[in-house]
Amino acid sequence: MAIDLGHVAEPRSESLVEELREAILTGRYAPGARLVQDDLAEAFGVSRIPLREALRRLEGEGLVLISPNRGAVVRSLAPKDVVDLYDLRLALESLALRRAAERYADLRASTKARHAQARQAIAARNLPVLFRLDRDFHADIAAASDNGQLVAALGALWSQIMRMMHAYFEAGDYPVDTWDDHEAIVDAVAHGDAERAIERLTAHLIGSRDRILISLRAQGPRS
Amino acid sequence: MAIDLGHVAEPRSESLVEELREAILTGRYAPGARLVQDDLAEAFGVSRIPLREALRRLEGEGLVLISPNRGAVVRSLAPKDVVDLYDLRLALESLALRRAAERYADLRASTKARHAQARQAIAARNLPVLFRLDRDFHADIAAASDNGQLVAALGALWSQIMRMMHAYFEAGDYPVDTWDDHEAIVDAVAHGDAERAIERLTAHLIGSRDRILISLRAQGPRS
DNA sequence: TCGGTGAAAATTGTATACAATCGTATCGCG
DNA sequence: CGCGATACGATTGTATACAATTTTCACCGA
Repeated sequence: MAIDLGHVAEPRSESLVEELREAILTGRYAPGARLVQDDLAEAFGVSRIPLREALRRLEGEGLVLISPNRGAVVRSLAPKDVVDLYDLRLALESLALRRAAERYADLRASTKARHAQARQAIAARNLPVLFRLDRDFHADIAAASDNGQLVAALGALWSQIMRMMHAYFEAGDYPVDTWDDHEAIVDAVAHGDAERAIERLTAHLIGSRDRILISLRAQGPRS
Repeated sequence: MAIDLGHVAEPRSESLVEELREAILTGRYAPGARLVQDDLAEAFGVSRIPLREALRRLEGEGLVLISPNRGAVVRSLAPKDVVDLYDLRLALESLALRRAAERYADLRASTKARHAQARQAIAARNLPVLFRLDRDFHADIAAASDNGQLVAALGALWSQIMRMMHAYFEAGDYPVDTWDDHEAIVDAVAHGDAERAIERLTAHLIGSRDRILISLRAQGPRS
């Protein structure tokens, strides 16, 4: 939680985006729930103007759906959305790996460091930290592609991905071999072996996707 | 359940987005130009509130850049951005073609119809219509993938692509073999031959990209 | 009881007004 | 003459207020 420490030059609507996104990701506002502007404005202690802009941003990220004169609702996650999203994610991250491998980008050090942190987080059952480490790892891969457009596209996808992780890992458990996969991927990239990296990534993502699908199906479909 | 998706009254901010986008694409607001809210609001005959939301949308599309307390500027297109964007676009449209080919999607009829319209537009030197036809064609391919996330991602890319086309075709001329490529692509898709479709798309996009790069370099670099 | 009708309540969309912040020219000082 | 502090203007950020639209629900007639 960001408590106002001193004077930040950041507009209120910026921090609002993060607070609202966090609230949606953690399920405080469930899929399908109506997001009434007056209520949210009061809940976050702001007027509706910055709140509307925050909602527009989240709409762009695909987290909420805004209908004219009818308001915003939290977008729900159908199993098909999960499949589609992972299909897209695999294509984007494969491209990132290919470009990173061409440059022999070496992410082994930072990955190893994160792996260590992840072990601690797993032991402490600290899911939020695990999610953040995961996201940071994949953000590093995107950055290593040296393609700004790709970084932006993957960034936009990531809030949806985070949402799926939250949706799944509330019920299940964190797969322990995640970071072994990560290390294998960056290893292949460092050796310039894009194909091997992509192969490992594919297996990694498909495994992750299927776990989410099973969990979603078990929790039952929501409107 | 409300299934009505009929014509709802469109808020002013929605049409504003399109008007502003059009103005930027056509170069009425040049790259790097400051977008002062008061001026734009008066120019479009609205208050600043809907205008701000429109700017936020365009920021999400990557057309403008908003700095806190410093306002919005039209994003400029560096040659590297062109390369990055086409790299990303190729990856996304390749995925779309692959999925469309798996389904044996048949876009030959609508493509042939558009080809005819394009011939007329070429004869009439009507660039805006040509651009729209081009965009519609690629939008159809995206839709044929039956992947909503992919459609959204490509949709977000397309305003950038349109911008490049405008930037280039002001100085140059429309490549006449464009629609031959298009027909070859949908033909391969209809036969389920994803590889051949992707091959043709790759050649198509690389040719398009290089023409834009040459034109951009000739026009000289902008801030 | 059921379905249509219309007015009130709820909610979104927009305009006006004011506060906060940034950029710049001016003034004072070395 | 150069340089930094400062006050002013320009511009963005936000709150309050009102108009427009949608939704809800009580009412009525068949």
